[in-house]
Amino acid sequence: MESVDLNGDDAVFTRAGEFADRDAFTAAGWCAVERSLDLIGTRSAMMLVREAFYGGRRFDDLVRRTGLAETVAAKRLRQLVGDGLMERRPYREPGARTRHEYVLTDRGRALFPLFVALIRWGHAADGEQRGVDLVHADCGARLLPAVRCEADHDVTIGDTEVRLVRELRPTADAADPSNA
Amino acid sequence: MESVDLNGDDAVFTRAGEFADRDAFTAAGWCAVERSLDLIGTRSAMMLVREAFYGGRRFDDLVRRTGLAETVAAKRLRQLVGDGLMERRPYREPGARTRHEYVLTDRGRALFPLFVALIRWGHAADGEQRGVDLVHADCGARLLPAVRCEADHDVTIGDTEVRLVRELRPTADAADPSNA
DNA sequence: CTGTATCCCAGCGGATACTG
DNA sequence: CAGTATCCGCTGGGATACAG
Repeated sequence: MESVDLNGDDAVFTRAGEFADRDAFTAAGWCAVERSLDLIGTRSAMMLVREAFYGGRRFDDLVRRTGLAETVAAKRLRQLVGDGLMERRPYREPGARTRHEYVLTDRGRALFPLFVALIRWGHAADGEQRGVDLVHADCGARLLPAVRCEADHDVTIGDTEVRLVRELRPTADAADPSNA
Repeated sequence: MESVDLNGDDAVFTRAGEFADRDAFTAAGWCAVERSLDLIGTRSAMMLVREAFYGGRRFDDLVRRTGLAETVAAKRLRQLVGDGLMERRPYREPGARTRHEYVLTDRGRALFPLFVALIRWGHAADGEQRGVDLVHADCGARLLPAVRCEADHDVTIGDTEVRLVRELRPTADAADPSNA
């Protein structure tokens, strides 16, 4: 009943939505979604990241704007810093004593598409345009989350295949976009 | 000092990352991110949605593949159905008695970009390509989350502006001048 | 096979009080 | 202003047993 060869180096492809052999893979390796959820799967984490995208830096601001309790915010910020999503660094204002500010690292900023997807989906969900929204500065049009492939094609769910990779050793140019 | 006019019909724009007047808006309307998190902010919800994208439909499969306890899965599925993200519908196989299957609604399928963002970010996080991945069926290239505007331009964080929309409907209780 | 009914625990998140 | 220290409730999630 080994329909997926987990010992080979070849990847196995299946059309998304018809992923019949998923079971054979459940044990072999976990889906990266779970890894993501370990880091930003809590409400407080996402709220803090959101405020960071809005430009919040000081502890006080982050607490007030998220509506979180200080203790929760402190704990979560510690976790975010520890996980490398945010950086806590000294911050000197002329005439004031040294403070600390929280800023997104590159890894944290890489959550931007997820942030956009989250806010857009939420807006679509209740049909309102009330509150905060994101727009393109140059043209004023609203931001939309999109899915694309490394060869720059737009991709829909129907165009998506699931790839089962045992392990990827020779990664040299795997992420090289120049070979279309 | 009322730097954001919550009584006007005009939207207010601020460069993302320099959203200084966020406070004036915190009370006026909430960010749609919170709405999203109400619906899919739990680990179990996202895991079930993920498996639905992979094609899982029967209760048994969803439970096994997510690793959730049946009781948790049942409760969460009930919520997802109630919120309109999934649909529970009768399912008859030739020769078998009627079952039920869970399938994503349009609203649930609209989570596709978020799903891609989540899985890609998780992969980038631990640098591995092991496990399940998503590729474009036509060309085999991996899927990437992207951000675009309605006018079809690619947008980065630096190109993003925050728009503060009061409400599309005349309401009286919007502003509170007491925020210094 | 598809759940429900209990009971249980851990962790998230909040309230209050207290420090540098 | 930027946290820490406690204490506490709620709910997410799991285990086990049972039902349609």
